[in-house]
Amino acid sequence: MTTDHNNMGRTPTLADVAGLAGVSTATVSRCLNSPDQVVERTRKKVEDAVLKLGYAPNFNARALAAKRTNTIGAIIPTMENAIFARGLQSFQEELGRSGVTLLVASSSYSTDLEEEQIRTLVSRGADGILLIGLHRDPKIYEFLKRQNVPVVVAWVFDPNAKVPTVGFDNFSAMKALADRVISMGHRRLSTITASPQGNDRASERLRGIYASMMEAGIPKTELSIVEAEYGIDEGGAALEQLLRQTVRPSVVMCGNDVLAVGAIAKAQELGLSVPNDISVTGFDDIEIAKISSPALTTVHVPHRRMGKEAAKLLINLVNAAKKQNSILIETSLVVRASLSSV
Amino acid sequence: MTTDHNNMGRTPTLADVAGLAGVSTATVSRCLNSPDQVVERTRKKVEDAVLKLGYAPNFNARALAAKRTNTIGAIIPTMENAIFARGLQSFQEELGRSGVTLLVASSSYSTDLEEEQIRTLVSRGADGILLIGLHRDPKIYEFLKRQNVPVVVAWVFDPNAKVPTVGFDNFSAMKALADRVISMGHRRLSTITASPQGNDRASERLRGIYASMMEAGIPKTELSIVEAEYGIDEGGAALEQLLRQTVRPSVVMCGNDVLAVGAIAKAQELGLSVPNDISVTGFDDIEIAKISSPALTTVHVPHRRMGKEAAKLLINLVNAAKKQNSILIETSLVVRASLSSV
DNA sequence: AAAATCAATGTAAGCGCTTACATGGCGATT
DNA sequence: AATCGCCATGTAAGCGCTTACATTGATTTT
Repeated sequence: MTTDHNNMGRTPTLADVAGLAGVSTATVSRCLNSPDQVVERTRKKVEDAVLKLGYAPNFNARALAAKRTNTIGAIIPTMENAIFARGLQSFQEELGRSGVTLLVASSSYSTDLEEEQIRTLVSRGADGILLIGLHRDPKIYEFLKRQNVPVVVAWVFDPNAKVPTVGFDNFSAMKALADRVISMGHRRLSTITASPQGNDRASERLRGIYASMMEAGIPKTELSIVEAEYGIDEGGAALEQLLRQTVRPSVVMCGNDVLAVGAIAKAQELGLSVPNDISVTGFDDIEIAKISSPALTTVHVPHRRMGKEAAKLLINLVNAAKKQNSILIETSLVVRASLSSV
Repeated sequence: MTTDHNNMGRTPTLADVAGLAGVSTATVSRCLNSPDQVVERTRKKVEDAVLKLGYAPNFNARALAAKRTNTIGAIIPTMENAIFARGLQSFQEELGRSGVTLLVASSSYSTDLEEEQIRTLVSRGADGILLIGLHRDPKIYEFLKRQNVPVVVAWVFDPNAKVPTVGFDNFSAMKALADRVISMGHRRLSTITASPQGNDRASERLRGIYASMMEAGIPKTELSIVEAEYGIDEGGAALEQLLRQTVRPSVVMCGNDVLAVGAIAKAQELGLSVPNDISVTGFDDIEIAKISSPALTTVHVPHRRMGKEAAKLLINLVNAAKKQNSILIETSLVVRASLSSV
């Protein structure tokens, strides 16, 4: 017995397969990666050996040798937010079509954690990375460039950014909604938003509201702002906080549909009628917006399409390595019963 | 110039850092992994070199050499289902406390895809794996055992399974709900469920309903079953299908809260009153259950706790490598307005 | 003062794979 | 029949790290 191919204790390696099949490691490797280079009879022997040993290739060794992982990483703020989950789902589906695996990490909206996760993904040899929102330390972009890892940023659109973006114009989308709200006579405005710090989606949307107010000649002070985390209960709590202020706003514009639904529920619980006593708007247009009672006025965002486009873009970037243009995803206003004239 | 530590083109390696710092690669490695073994002055030199070069360790090389990844994998059916997202979130948080990274994949409820993902995770050197539900080809469990990768199964509880489980008793939980429904006079039952094929949560719950009916002397035929995917709209469509049948059921028991909310909305849209014309129940008790109108009768499942316990169990398994016992997570009935006596 | 001990660092052998290059065998070409 | 070319396979050099073991110099022990 010249070669040792028992599998005592150890998990089988490619060399074990080669031994059992009576071929070289190179041939086994070829069977796995480019089977057409190997003649039928040999391939069969190798496949039998693989099955018999229950062999599974060691990805780390492969990545080390081949310098390619066929893996793309994504970092989202949280998995609990349906829109990210949804966008990511189609992102993954599109990647799958190209035989690319997705690695997901969530940063809990912490820039430090995100930075750490980016380093982790790069360490793991991600061929490309999807990030949400542009706002982060420029050093990170430098690091990524130095490491030669292409990046796509989603959920925002900015053709002038240093990296390609796939998303919508948060400023304009929110401004359009605010324009509508104001055109319906609302003057005492309020918003429940995620903390705009380090979150360019949130800050852009806030800017959108202010811009609309300015055009209508409404002073900035007429907008009350409450920050809230993501969640139905959080939306309700934020609404209570808003109502504790002296002047009750006539409308509350929420950063997303989930907050909005929570605000509506809390308002009703407090004996207020929506939209008669107070109007409420959301953002995203997830299913819950339709079945809320009253149904939610919101901004429709095609998350699935965004995920898909981001995947295509990133794959192009990884394969072609040449610059790609940002892609604008159009949003639209969806006016439903939760918003009424004042 | 004896050592070469320019960074032209290539991404910097540990050897580059060693060159720049004027130490051996072993010392650099120690600085990174067990800094207390290195004297202050040397460490400083190395850290400077790391910063200057923008060095990031190659995870794959590290895993290959160290035979350990500090990574745990999880495969969930879909990220779009809030309960998995939520359970996974606390799973991840708990892992983080032990310095372990989480790798997530989603199988879209396909057993084939899941099998592939399991192989991928093993290939990547996951130190342990979290799976949802017990039902899968025994070969997979064999494979995992052979590869020496510990597994924990969540969302079900079965102390007799070959692998430790962390979850609740789907049969009993659903039976308790059905008992209550039947005790309130319902006889013409119906359910909207995920396909029970290859999904032991769904099939166990179905069994629970049947068991309750049997005890009450209600023939099996009194239960109409409609299968539906996850989603509000899907719940609505399933309800329509249910109503097309000759005898209208007095209650529809849904596999989860999302389906239930969809069913309620559709019923109301069709001019039926819930619960006067038809009662509806859910499962999971996510926030939406509370704010639904009418509020949803459902089964409360502590998903967060489940995720956390699963993480602890898996970490123990990875570190101690000795058998661990399954953990039972208790559920409870939450009766709200969507269920009334007949 | 020589010997023993110890902490800090260096040396070098892999980890399991891929792949450029070398080799050998066989049919086609002349 | 000698030559060429090509295809299937083998040989072996890394990929970037970790770590057992060896080495060094300083400190303590006798």
